[in-house]
Amino acid sequence: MPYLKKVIPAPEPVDCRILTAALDLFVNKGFHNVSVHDVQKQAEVSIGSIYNHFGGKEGIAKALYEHLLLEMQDLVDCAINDKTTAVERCNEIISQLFHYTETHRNIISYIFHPRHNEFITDEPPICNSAPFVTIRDAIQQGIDSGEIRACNLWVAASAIYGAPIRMIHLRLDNVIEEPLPNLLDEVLESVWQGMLAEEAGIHSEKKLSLA
Amino acid sequence: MPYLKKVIPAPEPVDCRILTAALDLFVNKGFHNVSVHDVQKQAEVSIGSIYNHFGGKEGIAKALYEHLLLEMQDLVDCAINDKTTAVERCNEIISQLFHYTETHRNIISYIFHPRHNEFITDEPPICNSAPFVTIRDAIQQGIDSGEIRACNLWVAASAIYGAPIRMIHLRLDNVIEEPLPNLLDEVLESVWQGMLAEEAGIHSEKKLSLA
DNA sequence: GTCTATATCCAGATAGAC
DNA sequence: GTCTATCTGGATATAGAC
Repeated sequence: MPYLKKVIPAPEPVDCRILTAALDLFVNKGFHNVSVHDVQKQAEVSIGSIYNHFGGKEGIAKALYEHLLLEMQDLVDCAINDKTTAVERCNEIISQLFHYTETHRNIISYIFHPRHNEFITDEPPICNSAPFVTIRDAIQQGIDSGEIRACNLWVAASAIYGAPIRMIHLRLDNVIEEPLPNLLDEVLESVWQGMLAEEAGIHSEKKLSLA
Repeated sequence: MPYLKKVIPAPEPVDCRILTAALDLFVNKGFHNVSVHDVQKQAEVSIGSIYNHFGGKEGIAKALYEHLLLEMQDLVDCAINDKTTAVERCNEIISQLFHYTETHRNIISYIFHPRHNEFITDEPPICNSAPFVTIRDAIQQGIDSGEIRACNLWVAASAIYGAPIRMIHLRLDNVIEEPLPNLLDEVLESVWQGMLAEEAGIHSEKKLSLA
C-alpha cells in the first residue's frame, strides 16, 4: 500500500523523540525531578531503548546539551556573517536570542540554565563553549577597532549581554509579561548609550558622583 | 571550673550548625546531590535533630532561603538609607554585592541561584521578594525624578543590574579571576554611560545604526 | 534494536529509647 | 531535644525474551 506512506506521517526517529521529551521535562520540572520513567512515558518508548541510545539520564542531558550548543553556534555564526560592525553583530545576536526566547522557549531555557555541571559531570562552564567564545571575540574586535569603549573584556561582555540575558531569565520566569522583541530597542539603547537621563550638562556632573 | 567557660569556645547552636553545613553543601554540590546524611555528618548532629528542627531537607533549604533574604534586605536598606540619589543608591548596592561575593561567597551563590523553585516548592520568583522590590522602587524613583532615563522598569532594572549580576555569576563560576571590587568602577561607568566609544561626533551616527 | 520484568541501591522519613 | 536503628518508596540500571 504505497499510498499510505504519504498519508501516514513518518514517525519521528526514536532518539529524537527521546530528546524532545527530555528537553520538555527537564526544563519544566528540573533535571533532578525527572525520572527515566517519565521520559520513557512521554517519549512513548521503552526504558531499554533509552539506555541503548544514551546510556542513562545523564547521557540524555549531555547529548541534548551538545546538540543545542551547535544550534547556538549556528545562530551566532549567522549573525556575525550577516553584519560587519561589532555593534551590529551584538545587536543581531541579542535580537535573535530574544526571538528564540519566544519561539523556542525550551531551548533557551536549557542553554541558559546556569548550573549544567550540577547534572552533567565534568562539563566546563558554558561561557567557555564555542558560541560564547565567538561572541567575546566579536567584542574584542570591536574594542580593537575603537568602536567599543576600551575596557576589561569581561566587563564589556557583561555590559553588553548582561541586561539582555537578565531579561531572558525574567521572561522565562514569567516575570516579564511582554514578548522580549517588543523591548529590544529600549534595551539596545541603554546598552550603548547608558542609563543616565540625557539632560544637557548633567553628564559631567553625574560622572563625578560615580567614583 | 568557671575558667573553662572562657577557654573553651561555646559550641554553635545546633540549628546554626545545620544551616551552615547545608549552605556549604548545597552551594558546592547542588541541592539534589546532597543527602540529609551528608548534612548530618558535616554538621555533626544526628538525623533526628535535623528532622526536629527543620522537618526535612526542603525545610532546611527554605529556612536558609528566608534567612538569607533577610540579610539581603538589610544590605539593601542600609544602602538606601546611606545615600540620597538613585544613582548613588544603585552604585552602593552593586558595590556591596561585589564585596559580598568575595567575602560571603556561599551566601551570594545561594541567593543568586536561579532556580529555587526546583527544590523549594511554591516559592515565588526571587525578584518578587522584598529586597528586590525595594531595589526596583529605588529605580522607579530615579526615573520619576528625571535622574534615570525614562523607560520600561524591567528594562531599566536589567540595564542597571544585569551587568553586575552577570559578573557575579561569572565570578562564582571562577571564570572571572579578578576580585569583583577591582572591576567596580569600570562596570558602573558602562552602566551609566553606555558602551559606545566616546569619540567626538560618533554618538549621533551610531544612534542611527541601533534601530 | 526494542521491549517487559526484575534486581539493587539509596534517599527521605519515622519510631521509640534515652 | 537528641540519638540509633529501621522502614519504605522510588530511582537507576540490567537481564533476557522477542
